[in-house]
Amino acid sequence: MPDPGLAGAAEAGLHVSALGHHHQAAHLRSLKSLEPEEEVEDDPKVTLEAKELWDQFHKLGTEMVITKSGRRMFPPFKVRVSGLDKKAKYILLMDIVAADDCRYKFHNSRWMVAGKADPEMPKRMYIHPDSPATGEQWMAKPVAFHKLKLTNNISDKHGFTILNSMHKYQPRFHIVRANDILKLPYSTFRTYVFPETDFIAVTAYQNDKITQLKIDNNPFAKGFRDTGNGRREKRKQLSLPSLRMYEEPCKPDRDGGESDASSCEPSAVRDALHSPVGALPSPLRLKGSGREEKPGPDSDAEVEKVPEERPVAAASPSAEDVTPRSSPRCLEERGKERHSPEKVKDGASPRDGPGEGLFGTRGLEKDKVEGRRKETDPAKKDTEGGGLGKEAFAPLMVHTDSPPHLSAGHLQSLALSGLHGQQFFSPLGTGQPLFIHPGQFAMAPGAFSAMGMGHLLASVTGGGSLENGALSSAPGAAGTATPFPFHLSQHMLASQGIPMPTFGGLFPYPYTYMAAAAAAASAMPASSAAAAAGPLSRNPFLGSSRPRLRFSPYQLPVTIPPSTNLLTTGLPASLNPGSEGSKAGSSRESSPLPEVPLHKTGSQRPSASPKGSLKESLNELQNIQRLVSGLESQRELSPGRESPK
DNA sequence: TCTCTCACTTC
DNA sequence: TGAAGTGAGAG
Repeated sequence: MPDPGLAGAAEAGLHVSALGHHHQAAHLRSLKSLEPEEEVEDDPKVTLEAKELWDQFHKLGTEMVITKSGRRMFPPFKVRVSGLDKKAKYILLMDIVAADDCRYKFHNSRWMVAGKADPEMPKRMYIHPDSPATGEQWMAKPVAFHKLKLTNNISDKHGFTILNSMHKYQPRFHIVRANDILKLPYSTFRTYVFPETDFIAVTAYQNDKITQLKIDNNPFAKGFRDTGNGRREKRKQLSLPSLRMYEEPCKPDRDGGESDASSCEPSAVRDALHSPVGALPSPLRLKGSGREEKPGPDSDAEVEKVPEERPVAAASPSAEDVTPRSSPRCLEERGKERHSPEKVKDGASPRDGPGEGLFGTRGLEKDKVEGRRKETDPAKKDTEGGGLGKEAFAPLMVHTDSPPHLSAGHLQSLALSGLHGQQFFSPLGTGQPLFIHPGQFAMAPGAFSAMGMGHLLASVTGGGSLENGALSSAPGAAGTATPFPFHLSQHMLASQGIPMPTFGGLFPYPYTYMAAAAAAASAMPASSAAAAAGPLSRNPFLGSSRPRLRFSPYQLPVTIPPSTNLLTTGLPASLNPGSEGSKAGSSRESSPLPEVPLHKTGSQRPSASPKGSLKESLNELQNIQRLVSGLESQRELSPGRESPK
């Protein structure tokens, strides 16, 4: 692939033009100049480190504690990357998206679906602190995201990833060939999902086995180990029995010595390649079975290895696993445990997988828009489509340039998705995550602005940076549904404007997408989008919020449950659903960056049913448009707003 | 369920 | 030495 970035830009440009913006050419030019290279082709391969450890947790149903002050993930999310162009610069990111739209409860020693998911918090994209760095640097050693912290504090200002307790999430890893974070929006994202890393966020451990596994493997929890002393003693006794169960699995690894931890950990860090688990198939998640049942045995003993990376295409079973989670599955899960395989497969998987997840869902129309994107199509986006996508994906990566969202389908999704906005955090260098300012991205978007949305955005954002980027998409998106504003998707970075699907994207494998394109696309859908956008801006929300976002790289998968707030958010009035929105918003706002986009809105979750949602979405959009129209005129009048430029 | 404090560990 | 990360356990 020649330059994805450029391509993306180009696309964007196209869209823009379509929109009628003039800037695009200039943008393109500038982009080109920016773009470094010319790049040598690359074919990134990503393997999860400490896969065995992850598999052990996965079998039991991984739980990650979330606290107000932020808690790290354990096992730590660490990957080894190869196949990059040594000289080219890359930005590595990670985000955590909802695996489905269900809420869980740990009952009778197992995780069961307990209803619809709560509204999603705005998602934040965590940019690895070392980004951007050359391919050679990234490939030199495993890339760890251990500094990423999870929190349930919707007002978090530290840039931590905000999650809902008792909800299932899927971490995703993204590789973007770009020498500057500002270029993210126009760049192609290659996304990798490791099904074994999904987990349920909890404020307190539910499964003793998980607790024990953590204690046995996390160095900081040594004090609770049996050998150790301390409080643990009590527990020990209690737990011992159970412990053993898990222990067994673990032990192999860790044991050794002392600490287990060491053993395990290290492993984690390092190799991980194989997985014991037989996982492949499915451990599946929590849901069912896992945990208890088998603790030990399976695990290690058998271990199989799973393919490490699973490119989407792979479709392998593993992939499936991943997907499954998606919303659709909730129901299924409920009852049972999951076994996964099935689900995966087909329908689900494919779509879920890459396709939909990211792109999938909504994209159809957009596709058109995008037109070019090649890969995308395949994916197809519909959500429902379910199956389709898969094939397309098959290949591993999908490039999507654009996000499908925009299209009508998008709309829906957008709307829905819009809720979440995503922010980028990057630790840039420091290790701490930063937010990227939306503004930064903005530019690129000139296109965006072109779209006209700009001012809207601006208004919305309030100056936020994001706007820009956002805008772009925003335009349409933004407008629209309120949701959009935020982003279009849920997750976009606000700044970047890259949204992520809530659930979504679980593709197991890598897929790529061009943000820019997406943006453009989003815009494009134009009509619909536009309409939407308009509205958005108007939304009260918008105004306040800041919405921004724009396109996203991913598609949203989702379906949103109608009930969810999203919808509400989506609605004009609703906009705010208070809850979420507010929360989110707050959080973001609070966020370091002023900008904060916040978005949040809603959740995102996409509604559950795409289809239904569509209609609804459309209706909403229309309504919104109307509203917006009115608002807009007002806004225009009003001096205050800044215009984006 | 969630929050907070505590004892303990790593770095 | 102290900051930071852990799960326990009480509330």
